[in-house]
Amino acid sequence: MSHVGYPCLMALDRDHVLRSAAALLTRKSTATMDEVAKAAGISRATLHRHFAGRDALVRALEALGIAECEAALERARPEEGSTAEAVRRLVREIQPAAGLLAFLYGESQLWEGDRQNDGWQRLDTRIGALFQRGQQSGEFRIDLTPVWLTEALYGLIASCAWATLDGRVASRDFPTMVAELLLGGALRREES
Amino acid sequence: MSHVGYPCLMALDRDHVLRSAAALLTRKSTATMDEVAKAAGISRATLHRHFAGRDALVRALEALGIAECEAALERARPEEGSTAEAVRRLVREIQPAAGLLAFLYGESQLWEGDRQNDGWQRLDTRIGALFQRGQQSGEFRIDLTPVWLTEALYGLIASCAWATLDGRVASRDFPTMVAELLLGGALRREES
DNA sequence: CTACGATGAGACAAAGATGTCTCACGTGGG
DNA sequence: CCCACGTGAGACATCTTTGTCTCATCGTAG
Repeated sequence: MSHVGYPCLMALDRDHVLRSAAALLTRKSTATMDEVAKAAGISRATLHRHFAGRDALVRALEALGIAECEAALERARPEEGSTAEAVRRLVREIQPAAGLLAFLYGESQLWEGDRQNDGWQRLDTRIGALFQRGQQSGEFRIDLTPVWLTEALYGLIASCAWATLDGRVASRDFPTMVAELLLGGALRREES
Repeated sequence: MSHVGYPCLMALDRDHVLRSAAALLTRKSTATMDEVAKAAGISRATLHRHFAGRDALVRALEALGIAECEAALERARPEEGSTAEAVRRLVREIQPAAGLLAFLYGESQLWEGDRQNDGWQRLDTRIGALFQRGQQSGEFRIDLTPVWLTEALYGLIASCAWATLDGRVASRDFPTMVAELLLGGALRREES
């Protein structure tokens, strides 16, 4: 009856399970706990030993997604250099987490409740500040609000993630497609 | 035992039920058949008399969404005038269906199966042709593929629909936010 | 070797959604 | 008037997923 401390190996496995679940749920967001377990190469019982239930699993994935976004934001150094370059760096750094983001983006469970993770608001604030910096420096237009630009960034990341999974967009083109559309739009620039 | 032809009133109600379901599922994509019925002001039994099951309901909503998109495309006259103006018209015409589109966009059930509605491909083709026309006329840049631009249009429409429901974007700004970001991007134009 | 802990397999009940059925009511037309 | 039809309410079985449990097995540290 000495179930006190955490087992030694579970901490390592947990991350692996989380990654597997992210990869599977990105492709099939309605996957069963049994399917998640099989995808991770473990049994459903062990999966439940890691995560109390499906809700806990989704919450853990949410925390992982937030953490990866924040890490990407750190690496992108949004305060440095031109804002456009900062956006390009951010998109490049966030690509590995795009699939997970796309899954979370479509998981209405996370948004309907009144108690939603503060991490999203922290991210919104920081990304919104990036766009605001671009506006204040005169680099970005001011008729599109930072809030909408942030939302559009998420949307484009999710869209491109889906398109990549379907093979409609090459994985190597992801950073260009997202960043250049967000920054420059479809219209051709007169000045080269 | 003369259950042959369609009843006289059901055809009228069916459209109303469909609209109610679209409005509800836009807000709560996991709504129960019972909730859908209540939202339409009918009983679950009657709902089942209209749509054999949840799957049939979603398929009907899909058909409705496709039809509304095609109607919007007709009204937008994508062949006329500048391509940019055509895109603006398309976004404006498609706004009333944006919520439904956002719901369908997140309904993975529609995309995972091997047998998906041809209507989407027809729409993709026509919208893709619009962007291609812009590229050929020199109006649009050529480093973003029409396929990606089409995907981005869907993504931005869905994103803005969610943002509108959450109150982060005003409904009246929808056409501007979506079209101007898609066309011009976040960067400020040098030439006024 | 031995014991402990983690695991896999499976049984089990509970919960929720769904699909089907019956029955009573009410309304409108013949 | 009366009957047919659409409807609402609800009962019912079914199915799926989930959460919990037990038990046998296996690897490994002591």
